[in-house]
Amino acid sequence: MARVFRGEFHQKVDAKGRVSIPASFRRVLEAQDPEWQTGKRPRLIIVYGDERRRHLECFSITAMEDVDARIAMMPRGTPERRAMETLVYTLSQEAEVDDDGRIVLPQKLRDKVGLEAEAYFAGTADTFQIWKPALYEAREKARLTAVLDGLPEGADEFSFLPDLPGGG
Amino acid sequence: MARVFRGEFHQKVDAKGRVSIPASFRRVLEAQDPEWQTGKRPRLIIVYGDERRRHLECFSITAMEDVDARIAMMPRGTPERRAMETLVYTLSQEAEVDDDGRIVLPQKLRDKVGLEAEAYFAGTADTFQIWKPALYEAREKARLTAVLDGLPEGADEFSFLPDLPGGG
DNA sequence: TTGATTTCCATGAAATCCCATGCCATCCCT
DNA sequence: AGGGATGGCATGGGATTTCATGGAAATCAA
Repeated sequence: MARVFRGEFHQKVDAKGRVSIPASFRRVLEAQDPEWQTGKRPRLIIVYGDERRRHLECFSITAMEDVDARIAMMPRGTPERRAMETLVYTLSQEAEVDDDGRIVLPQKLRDKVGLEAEAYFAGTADTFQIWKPALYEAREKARLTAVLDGLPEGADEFSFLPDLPGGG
Repeated sequence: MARVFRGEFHQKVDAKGRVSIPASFRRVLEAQDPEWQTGKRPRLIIVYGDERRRHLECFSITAMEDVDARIAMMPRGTPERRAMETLVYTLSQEAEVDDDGRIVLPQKLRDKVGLEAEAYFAGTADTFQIWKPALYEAREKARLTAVLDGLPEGADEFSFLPDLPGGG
């Protein structure tokens, strides 16, 4: 059914590090976990990366399988491939959504991305991201604004889209 | 069957945020949802965007697939592509037309575009828009007037249309 | 044992479902 | 042509379920 993570949400983070995964995201995780069945708990992969990454990137099982396959296509032993392997296999962890729809973010992860009492969830099609709200505001919104400010007066964002080959 | 959203409509917004989708728009949503079948509920994507966008832009499933494909053609990682991804995947939500022909617009969305007790629907071919009536009046009518005022005396709007390739 | 983690239960708010109404436009029968 | 009868459509209200969230109990680990 639902295949893409779409939308934005603000969720509470409690003292134990528990956060509710937005219900619509849970539906995607369930649909994209080959081993999931009704009543069971969907799994996901949380990539946290190194210091320069200021958010958590969350993959469904099938989205991660896709990444696995693409890494496997890279020439062995190159610095780029090794970097991807470190990011995806070392600086990451698996998680399970509990029966109340929550996951637990260990202190280490919360510290890393500055998470306190509130978390901002941003859907980005094949993954979703978890941010400290103020950081998202400062970084990503600014990035968006910078691009949109370049548009002529009255023009629409969708004018950035290229035409499809052969399409009108 | 029906493939374009055409026409304008005024609909009530109740206290729960429910709005009837004009019947002719529903026909289009049904026809443009590959998974839809009689008796089921057509889906749509509502893009609300950042602060400067003062209306909701509603896409049928196939119209959104078209957008997906065009985003996928943009060079990865460019500011423009990232902006489009944020706009389309983060600053948006999926919705389903219920059995009474309505969707629910959450408080967040109503606030964002200033919707109160009434909504103005404007068909725009492959999408339709939802506006606070007074805002539509002020913005879009002014935009139309600005363009038409540029026409020579007695000229018709249709003179803007280019010829078709190979056409007479 | 003690702190941390996981499971289970409770609650209020929001979203969803289900049924009812009034209004039109259309159909159909005589 | 008249006059129901019919059915889609826009709306409203109440009942029900889901969700997000907080806290207590139970389990695990060192």
